[in-house]
Amino acid sequence: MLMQGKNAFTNAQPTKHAVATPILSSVFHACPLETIAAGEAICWEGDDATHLFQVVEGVVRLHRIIGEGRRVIIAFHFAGDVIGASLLETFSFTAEAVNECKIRRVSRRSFHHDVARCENIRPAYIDLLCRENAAINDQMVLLSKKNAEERLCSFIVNLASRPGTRRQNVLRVPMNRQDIADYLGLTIETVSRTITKLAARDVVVAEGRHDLKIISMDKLVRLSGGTDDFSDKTCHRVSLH
Amino acid sequence: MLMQGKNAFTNAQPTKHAVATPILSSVFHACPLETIAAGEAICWEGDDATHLFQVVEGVVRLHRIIGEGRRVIIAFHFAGDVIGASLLETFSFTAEAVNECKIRRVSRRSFHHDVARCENIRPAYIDLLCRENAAINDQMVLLSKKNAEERLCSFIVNLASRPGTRRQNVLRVPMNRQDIADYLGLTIETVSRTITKLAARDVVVAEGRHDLKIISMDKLVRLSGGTDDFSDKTCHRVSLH
DNA sequence: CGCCGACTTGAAGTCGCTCAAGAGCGGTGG
DNA sequence: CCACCGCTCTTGAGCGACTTCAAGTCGGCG
Repeated sequence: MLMQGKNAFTNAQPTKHAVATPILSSVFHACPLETIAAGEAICWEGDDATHLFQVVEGVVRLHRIIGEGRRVIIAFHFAGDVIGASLLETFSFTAEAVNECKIRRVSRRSFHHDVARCENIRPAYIDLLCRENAAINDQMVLLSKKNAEERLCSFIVNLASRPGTRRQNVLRVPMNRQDIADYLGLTIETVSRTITKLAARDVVVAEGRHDLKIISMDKLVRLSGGTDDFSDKTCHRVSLH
Repeated sequence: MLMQGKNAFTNAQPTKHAVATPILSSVFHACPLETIAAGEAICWEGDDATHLFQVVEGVVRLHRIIGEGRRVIIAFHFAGDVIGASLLETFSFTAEAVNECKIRRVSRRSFHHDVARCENIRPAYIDLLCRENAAINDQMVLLSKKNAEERLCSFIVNLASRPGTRRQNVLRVPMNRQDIADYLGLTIETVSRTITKLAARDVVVAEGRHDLKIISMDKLVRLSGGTDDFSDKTCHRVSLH
């Protein structure tokens, strides 16, 4: 089995986030720090992608609106993450601060100039693009074939694997229920109900709106249903019919 | 309104696929052509990603297996497309030929060597990564908030926008119903039923297993429900509560 | 012709959604 | 300090879209 130690918590997931960003940070370093109030937008879907941003503090959500009132959250970005790395001409999302954020911005031109010029930034940039890609793919699998419980557990495991989101057994969840719902392709009611069910089964317990006490990381991982923990090989190299 | 001309067909979508691949093709050009039989695998999920592939002819499906029997098709790749561009260490998918394919392969090492060396290949590679990213994001939105009909219409519009998939009004659909279902996050029955409904409403008519006569591209686009046609602005720059 | 796999169609079941009401929490002001 | 309000979150009941299970049909190939 996998991670059944006392504090399975510490290695919830092999850190797959933001590995290359320290190097990329150098691109942003000279830029002034901007403060974004909770709920405020950083950029708008459809606008020219003239800048890239780096989250220094806080959490940012990237979303799109389709049809009337249907919002999809593409991703959450945390301290260290770069926003807009994979864009071509226009922003394909609106970015908003989930809570108060500090960010830096660089122009796309100077960013690509740095990428072209610096031998060590380029691979970090490519690495970032690949990781972003992998993350969206995982999310796609989640949306494609997982039920509400698996989605929520995956989300929590993922969140817990980020540095600085937990104090001992208590996971800080900066986003509200609606954000989680729109990220997981569920409704707010289903998110709420599922959390309640997980509490009844001694997996996690909500403590206020923005904290989750994690009772059993083992159960969480088990309930998150495959993929993105690629440690325990099942049905590997098995073609379907 | 958008594209209501006689042959809306010709501009179904601003070609967003495989724009940079001609340049990337040079990397593969020296490699021998391999023939893959329909259904045969090209690489396996979990294996070391030692090679990249370019599809020269035919269609390839990329999939993952999660849990027991749940298959998710990540993407389809067509002539000109590169497989494995965004991988880091291991294949995150199994690639199989949908129909008989011709492919070329290069080692990851020599690929990255070329990327590092050639000034004109690097931007093409980055461009490819970004486009791949955008495509998965669209797919994520589809899986997150679209119903069966919208999914199918999006899929058909997308397919029709690829070069060489249609002869006049008849769209060639190389993949079978199960492939489509696993790509759209539906069951084979729902796909079948939805096609039948679209036929009843004079949108598309199935002609055999692998051909779709498109009656009205207008309706298709309209039914595909937002995003990926970003021409008609609605609820743009409108924050949700 | 008969068989097999892929596809279609039908009927029942289920998970998550919708609509609606109630509970908890934080802030403001009397 | 408590009353009140607004907002977020929770809980409940009914419904609907898609799934599941089970036949039935189509079409290609020996």
